[in-house]
Amino acid sequence: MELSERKKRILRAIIESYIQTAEPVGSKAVADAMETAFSPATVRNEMADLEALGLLEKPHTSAGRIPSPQGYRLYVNELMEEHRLSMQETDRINQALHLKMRELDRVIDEAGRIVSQLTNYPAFALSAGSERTTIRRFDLLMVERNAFIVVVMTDTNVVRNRLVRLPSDLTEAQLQMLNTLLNTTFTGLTLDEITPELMRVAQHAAGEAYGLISLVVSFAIEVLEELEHRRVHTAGLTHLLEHPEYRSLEKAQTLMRYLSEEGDPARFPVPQNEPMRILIGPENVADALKDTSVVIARYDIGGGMQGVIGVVGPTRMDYARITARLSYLAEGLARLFGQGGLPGGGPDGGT
Amino acid sequence: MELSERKKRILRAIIESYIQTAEPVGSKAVADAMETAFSPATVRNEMADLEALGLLEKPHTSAGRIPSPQGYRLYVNELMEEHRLSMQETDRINQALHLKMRELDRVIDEAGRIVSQLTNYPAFALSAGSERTTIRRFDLLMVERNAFIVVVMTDTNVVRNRLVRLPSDLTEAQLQMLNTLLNTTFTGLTLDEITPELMRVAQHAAGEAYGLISLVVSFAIEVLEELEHRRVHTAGLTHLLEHPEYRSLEKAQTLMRYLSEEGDPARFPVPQNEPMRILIGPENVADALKDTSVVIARYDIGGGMQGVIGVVGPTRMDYARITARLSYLAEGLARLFGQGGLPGGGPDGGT
DNA sequence: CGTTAGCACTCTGGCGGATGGAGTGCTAAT
DNA sequence: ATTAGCACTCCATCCGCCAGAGTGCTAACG
Repeated sequence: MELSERKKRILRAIIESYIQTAEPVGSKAVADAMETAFSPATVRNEMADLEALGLLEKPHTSAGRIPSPQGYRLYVNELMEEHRLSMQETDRINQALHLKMRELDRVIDEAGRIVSQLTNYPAFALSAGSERTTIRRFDLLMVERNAFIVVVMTDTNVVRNRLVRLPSDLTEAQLQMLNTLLNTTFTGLTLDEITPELMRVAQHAAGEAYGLISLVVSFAIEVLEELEHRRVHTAGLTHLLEHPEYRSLEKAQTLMRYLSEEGDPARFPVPQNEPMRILIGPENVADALKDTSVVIARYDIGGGMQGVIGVVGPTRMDYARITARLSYLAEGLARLFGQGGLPGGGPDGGT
Repeated sequence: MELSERKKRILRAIIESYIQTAEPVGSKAVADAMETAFSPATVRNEMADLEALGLLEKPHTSAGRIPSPQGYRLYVNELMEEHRLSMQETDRINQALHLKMRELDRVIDEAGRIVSQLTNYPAFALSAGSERTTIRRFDLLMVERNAFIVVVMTDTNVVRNRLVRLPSDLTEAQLQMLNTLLNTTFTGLTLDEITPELMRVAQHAAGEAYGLISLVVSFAIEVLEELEHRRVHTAGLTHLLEHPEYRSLEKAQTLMRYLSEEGDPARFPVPQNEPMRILIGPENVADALKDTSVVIARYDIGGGMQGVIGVVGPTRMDYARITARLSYLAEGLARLFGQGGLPGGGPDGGT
């Protein structure tokens, strides 16, 4: 069914007031707030209707109304106006994005922190794991007679390195040999294609440098494992305490614990069709989030990989502001990492 | 002045009870808890003395006593017994240390998390910044015609890399030339010795590849800056809420904010003479920590660098347990990073 | 018929006073 | 030197009360 224009305006006024104050709003307040004046009594009638429709709730007989989850849902879907970002805010985001650290993990971490600062809610960010990654090339760099650097680059253009020290000395020629051996044997393989047999064969071929093979390959394996591993970064948990709905300590504590515990990143579902998804209260699967809202934005990195950032807060959260900031940041991240997939300055997993 | 043996035992009993329960302890409780029986009245007399000495306090006329900061100080200095770690705990720490990620920053981060889990208090960890670091060598690795990897190694054996993509193509010979140019010009220089003039000279020498010089050098600068930058990692803030002294929300909030805000790492002073330092309540400089205790452990990495990990909690914290865990972990970290400075498997800043 | 004023009703949150319990300090006895 | 006894103090809790805010209903109004 379709709501009357007036009902919509009243609902919107109620929700926006409640978002600001976190207090139930009464008929008088609504009547005052609206441009076209109606008496509180009229508003009361409308509010009774809205309650009957399940869009509003009463905490008790004689308090004002508060929006129900469905009320928020309607608000988000139809009533909410896109929020404009101020120059200051865009500047802040841009600046943060162009921060010198361009490492994947740190940027993700940092992104979470920025969202959190910008929205005053706790934020989370997932690194996007990719399962079918392979090593594209190995490089071994001699540093001293008994030390060299392994540089490994994946097909997703992530570059990692490690310094290896040896008990015994090594010649440049040996290193060279090792290098080509690694590049012919272990490139283009996914994690589970690197079998113990393969290792044995390679070790055999390596002659007296056989021990080094396992050193280098196990490093490569570490890298692949790390890239496969998705991790949840959370930031700004403290903001939770600023909101009256978490003054009860208990609530704050359970939610904080839920957010900060390492866990299945899948509990924050990646929005599939649209770039952004809003989960209001009971729409969340996890019990700990049942009276909490989550806003999740997806950003596409090159190579079919996706990243996710999001915000967690009370159902009474300022959806308009948050979605604006989040989508802007997501775009920025996509641009930063992606830049169209492979070309130009792309994802360097470096350092 | 020296306390009588009995006074010491009473003080200790009070402190340990208070550490457990967070409630003022009365004469009866103390009398019951002590092996050698005394009547509550006797204990009361002693307690009055201890209060006169400034070691105990009364929240109000008719509550039990609670330890004063000086009381804790005495306890920490003289009364406290070293706590033994259980096998489980050492295992847990060892396991965490041998975790595959051996990157400096991550290990530090992880270390904080472990301390926090182990102690149930918020923990912090500082990365040890070193100011006089220089680049020891550059390596440029050709990946494609228009892309190469820069690998940079510092004199502290940290290795970093970045993938660079170019708008135009590049020959192997050019890269070679660039490589030697970089190694002759920019190695062995600290951050402020890399002057714009030097850059200009090098760019001139580079001929048509002049643009690449600044690309690579600015990366090197980033690396040096990053190593100079000390950062505070905090973990387990949530644990604060578990302790009754932070049920007042306000306290919790200010402290949490203080801990989570990026700030001068100097606010956690590095213990100089001894490996561990305990700051009790008012002994802290920062106002936000005035009724909070901080336990800080230092661990020495090779090359004169030091790391710091620590724990923050109410003055009533379990110093014995915490110091035990912290010092064990600090030793582990020292071993992990240091291993005597340069030799064998040493610090790889890598990946 | 939609809108509004008026009014009785309900529920909460805050305030004040009374009560009981816990613990102290003092005194006197052992 | 230690202890039992006792009067005293202070806090935490509970209870009842009241004001305020907001509702829903009814009746009047345009």
